[in-house]
Amino acid sequence: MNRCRWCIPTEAIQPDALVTTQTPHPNSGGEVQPVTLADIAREAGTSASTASRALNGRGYVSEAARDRLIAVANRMGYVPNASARTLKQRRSRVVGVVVSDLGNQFYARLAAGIEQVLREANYQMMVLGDNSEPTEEVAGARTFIAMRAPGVIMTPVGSGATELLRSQGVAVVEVDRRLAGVPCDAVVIDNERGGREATMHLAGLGHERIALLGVATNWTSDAGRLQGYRTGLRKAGLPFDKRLVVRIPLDAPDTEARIAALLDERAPTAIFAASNTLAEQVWRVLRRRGLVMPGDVSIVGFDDSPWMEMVEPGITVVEQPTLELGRTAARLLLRRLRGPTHVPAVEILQPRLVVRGSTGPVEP
Amino acid sequence: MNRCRWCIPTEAIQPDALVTTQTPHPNSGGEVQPVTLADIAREAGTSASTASRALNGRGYVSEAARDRLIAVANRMGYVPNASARTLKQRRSRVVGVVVSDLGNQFYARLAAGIEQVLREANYQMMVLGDNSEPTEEVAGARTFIAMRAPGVIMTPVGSGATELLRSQGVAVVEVDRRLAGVPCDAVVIDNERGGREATMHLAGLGHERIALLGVATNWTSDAGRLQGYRTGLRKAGLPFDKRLVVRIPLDAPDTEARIAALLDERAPTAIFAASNTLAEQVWRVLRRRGLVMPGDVSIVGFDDSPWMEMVEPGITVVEQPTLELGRTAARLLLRRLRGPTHVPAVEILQPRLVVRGSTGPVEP
DNA sequence: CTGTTAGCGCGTTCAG
DNA sequence: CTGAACGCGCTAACAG
Repeated sequence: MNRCRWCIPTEAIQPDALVTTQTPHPNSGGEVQPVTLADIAREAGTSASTASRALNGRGYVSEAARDRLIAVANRMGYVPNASARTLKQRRSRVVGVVVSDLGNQFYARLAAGIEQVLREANYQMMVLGDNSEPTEEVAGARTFIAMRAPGVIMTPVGSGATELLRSQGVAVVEVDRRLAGVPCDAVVIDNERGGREATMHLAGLGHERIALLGVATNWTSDAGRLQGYRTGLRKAGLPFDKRLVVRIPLDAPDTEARIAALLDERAPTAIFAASNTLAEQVWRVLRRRGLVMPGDVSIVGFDDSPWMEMVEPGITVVEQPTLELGRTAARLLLRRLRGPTHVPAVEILQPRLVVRGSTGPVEP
Repeated sequence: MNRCRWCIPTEAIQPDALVTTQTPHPNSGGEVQPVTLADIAREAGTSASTASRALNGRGYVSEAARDRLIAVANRMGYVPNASARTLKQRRSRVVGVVVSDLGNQFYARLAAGIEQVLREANYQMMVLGDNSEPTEEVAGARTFIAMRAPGVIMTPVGSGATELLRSQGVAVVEVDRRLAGVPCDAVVIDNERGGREATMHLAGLGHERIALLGVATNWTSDAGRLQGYRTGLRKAGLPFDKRLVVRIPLDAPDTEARIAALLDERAPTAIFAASNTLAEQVWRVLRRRGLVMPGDVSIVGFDDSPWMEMVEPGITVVEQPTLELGRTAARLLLRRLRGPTHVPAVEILQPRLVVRGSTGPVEP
């Protein structure tokens, strides 16, 4: 392993005076010509092909030639041109990731998990956000097609992107929810179970008026949580009352008003908020109104966030293995990139109920 | 609403047969040939050059030809090959961003700000994290050189990456702190002022034993905050006592122990925690010890975070215009990419003290 | 083991 | 206004 080949690039750097006189300022028109394979071949007195073989260790090269080539490459600060390589191989080393909301910790952690395993496999990751807009999602897909990404991992908001990608031979892994009309790998949480456990926990504390606050999407994640809520109620012998179910569009400007209305009109003694953002908004409404948890109303969230453990009382939550979700998605993708055709795999990860102070027995 | 369409994940999966007969599976060897400029030219009965001119609107093309070409391109789902284009133009549309910690909200918002203005200018952004390791930072720089990124925005941890980039003609903007030995654009916060205001706020409340909790780095940001702390003390007529200054390395495993030691040995009545992570750790130590804010000790943080406003009491903090920091950095970069040589610009943005409940008069 | 040849897909000459 | 030719930098065949 020539692990130190690139370790001290700095030593080649010129001091200030030299820099400004020798190298033109970036983008000043006086272009700096990057060193190319041909350059180092010429310098070492070989052909470009030999240089190529030496530098990426494929094919036969004599010890002597290789050492010399590597030395020269080092000395000249050679950096292979990724575009040229991609053009030639018709496939880049960049895996695309498109998520709904770059600002949401959930997606950030997801991406972190993906990046972790991708990096080990020597792939790069490029993340794009689509603001939950199918249009932007398709634009992202197009970007990755243009870059000749071998695969894309996404939290889908529409099926168009996946289909486009697949039609161009790009491997796709859907994560967190499934939406594609075409078969592809996926990794999701057992949302049904999460919703059920949350609901049964509340029912077990004696709550009978348990509201569900959900996101109004066609996502499987929401459908699953709602499903779990219903199952939970049934198992607890409680009736399902659709007036206790409020589903709010992602970007609704009147979210807090709707929550307030739920509180006023339905007087739930407990609320299951099926996303981290909704949980936060419920929490804010309660605080503003001076309602205390769990005395006035119990709260269960879905998807743990740092603040949930820091506030007083802490928020009871269905925790997801977010990092692992990302890791698994990446592993699925890598398998698909390496192996030949497998039948599409769907992995289901288990959530876990974390009980904190925001839930308690119903008060008479 | 077809909410149940996917509720039982497995049921939607197509049997293998369909998959393999209809669409070739990605990476199955049965390659899907992406449509190329030549393809659409042939289809439209023109040459590739004409197609190129028509599709990106440069050079003369007859109305008729252009319309036809565009129609064909649309119909065939043409996506230009970014690698080929980059290879030809010797410059890609991807701007690199490298930050210290992808998981930290501060850097996430920074990136969001950058992305915002880059996108308007029709550039893509690729973010890399370097875990505050100079080695990884240089690796990131190398990645962007390989991709022929026209520019890179970074929160530097060492000077090597910037110098490498600059030596290859890549424009660099340093953001949040300055480190390069070579001249380059930069945009930073007025950390000195932030530190000063935090300290004077505390002093104004009657505190005399004000501790500074800082990050042990060579970053200008930390130096500035420390500087501001000293100035603040001086202006308040308080002596500087170095024993009240604790500087903790970024990844120190014993951070909390050090904080505890500070509390035990120096009994400060107020602490200025000069980063969002340090503020969180101080907060945790206080909570674990049952100390109350601001009665037992007052706290001021640096860099606002959502939890700081949610906990009780809220944390007084020096807030930074993080999004704007990113936006400005991107604007600086764009200017550099477009314009010819300017002298390097350094923009300084102002922080703002947000007073909440964690600071109060010193208790006798 | 090595060099020569060819071509990935595109944009940019330069003749027509 | 259009097409033919060329080359960006790299790697895969194929001779030698």
